[in-house]
Amino acid sequence: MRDSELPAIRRLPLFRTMSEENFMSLTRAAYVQTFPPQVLLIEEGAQPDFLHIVMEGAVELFAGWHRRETTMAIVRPVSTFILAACIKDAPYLMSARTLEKTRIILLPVGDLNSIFRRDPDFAMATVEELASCYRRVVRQSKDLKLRSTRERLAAYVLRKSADAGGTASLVLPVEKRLLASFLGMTPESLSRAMRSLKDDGAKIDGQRVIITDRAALEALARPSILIDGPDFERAEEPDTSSATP
Amino acid sequence: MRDSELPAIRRLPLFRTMSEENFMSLTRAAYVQTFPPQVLLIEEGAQPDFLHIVMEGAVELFAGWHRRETTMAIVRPVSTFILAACIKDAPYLMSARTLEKTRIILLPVGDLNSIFRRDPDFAMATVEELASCYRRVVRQSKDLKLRSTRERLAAYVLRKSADAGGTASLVLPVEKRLLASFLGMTPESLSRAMRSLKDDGAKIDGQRVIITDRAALEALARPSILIDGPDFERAEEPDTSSATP
DNA sequence: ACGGTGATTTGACCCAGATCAAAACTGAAG
DNA sequence: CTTCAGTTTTGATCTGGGTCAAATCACCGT
Repeated sequence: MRDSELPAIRRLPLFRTMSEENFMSLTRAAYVQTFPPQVLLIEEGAQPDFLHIVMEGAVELFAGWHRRETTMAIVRPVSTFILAACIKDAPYLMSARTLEKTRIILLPVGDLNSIFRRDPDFAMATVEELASCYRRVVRQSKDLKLRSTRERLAAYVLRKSADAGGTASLVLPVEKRLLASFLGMTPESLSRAMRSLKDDGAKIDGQRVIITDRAALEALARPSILIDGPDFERAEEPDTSSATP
Repeated sequence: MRDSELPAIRRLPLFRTMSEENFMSLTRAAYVQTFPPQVLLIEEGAQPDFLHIVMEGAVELFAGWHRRETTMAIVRPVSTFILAACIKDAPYLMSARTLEKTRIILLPVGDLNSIFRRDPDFAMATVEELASCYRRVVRQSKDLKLRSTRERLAAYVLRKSADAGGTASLVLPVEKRLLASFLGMTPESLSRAMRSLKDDGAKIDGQRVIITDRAALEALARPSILIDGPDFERAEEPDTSSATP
């Protein structure tokens, strides 16, 4: 592994708080590999062997059932994936494949679990991480069950815009085919929904989306902090101003 | 709290492994309340105050968005809910209401977190619990995205049958209106889907479902361990028989 | 038993989104 | 530059489920 990569990993919430000693021993045991696009990294149903960390590129998490397939998440650097399966030592519920040339760090579950068992700070970080993962999926479920396809797409565009710092113009980070699957619709529906957003404040040009009327788009998407994030919410700071009951 | 309830709580995976001392101090700080049906226990967006444990009755977890509402889960005794929000001290993503007369134990988040921070066994159990919750929601998402309403209903019936020990006859544990919402369909659709299952090996009579042809029902639902559970999967036992490659 | 309220079912209709088919575009390999 | 394969768009059509409305049904409390 490149030493230059260690700080980026260390900065992840999952590893930030653990002891230096344990961090070193964990990363010393790690494997690193670079994969071309479209490589199957993980097959659902298999037993976990490594906690994966994406350093460069992108990974699709997807699930299949009887000829059908759906995209569950897209993982970009720097983040870990399939932590829950590793912790439970239970079969993967999702498959994973590279979308681009992708550099992955593999931490053997054995090392992970043994350190996890003796480093309380790491255990604590794991709890935080799993709680975040859980809440992310709950949000996705709500998005899926409560919004129509157009509303879902509009909300997605607003989220990405927010991620990019609130810019009006943004580039879709993935193929539309994938985005459609992630959003729970067909590519055809996505294409049409996207075009139909012109009347609601967003137009598309290739991979670029331009928000022409944020108010209108928000009127459609009705973004909610309880669905659309942000992912890392915290309790409100205590109000330091004078009492306002 | 009734002392007779303590063993049932203690038996929960979340509390089974913690020290007796911490368990006692946690439960000594607890409140107990019995609520009539249809009482709102938790409102989404609020800050967590207590970890809830259902001792008797049933609780619906649901989420709303702009006039729409959907059932996310139904919690039955003895189990905890909204652990993730408590751990992260982040706003509830779901609301909760009683469905029946329900007895709830409330553990103040303060006590929970302080014990959680000094009892490694409890921290470990929390990790397991959160990983389970996460995997449950991932399964639900897959169910929702990959199956049609009829398939989803068929799979639900098979799951409930399995829960009941594989019996052919079972009683729906909740109102159909709720079940419909949980399964992501309207009551009308549920009603029709249910009747249409007659051709696929299941018939309904009031709240009772009778599986008349399990093979046919399975052909429709195509149950998968990666969607339909069981919830508490474990790694395979090593095969002790002679090698069969 | 009687009314009343909400759950469930049934029927008629509709529509969002899927499917099927084909054209237009895009990009990588030679 | 051309070819080829995959993606995206467009058009036409279909249909799974939703919506609306009304009839039953089931379970209350009186």
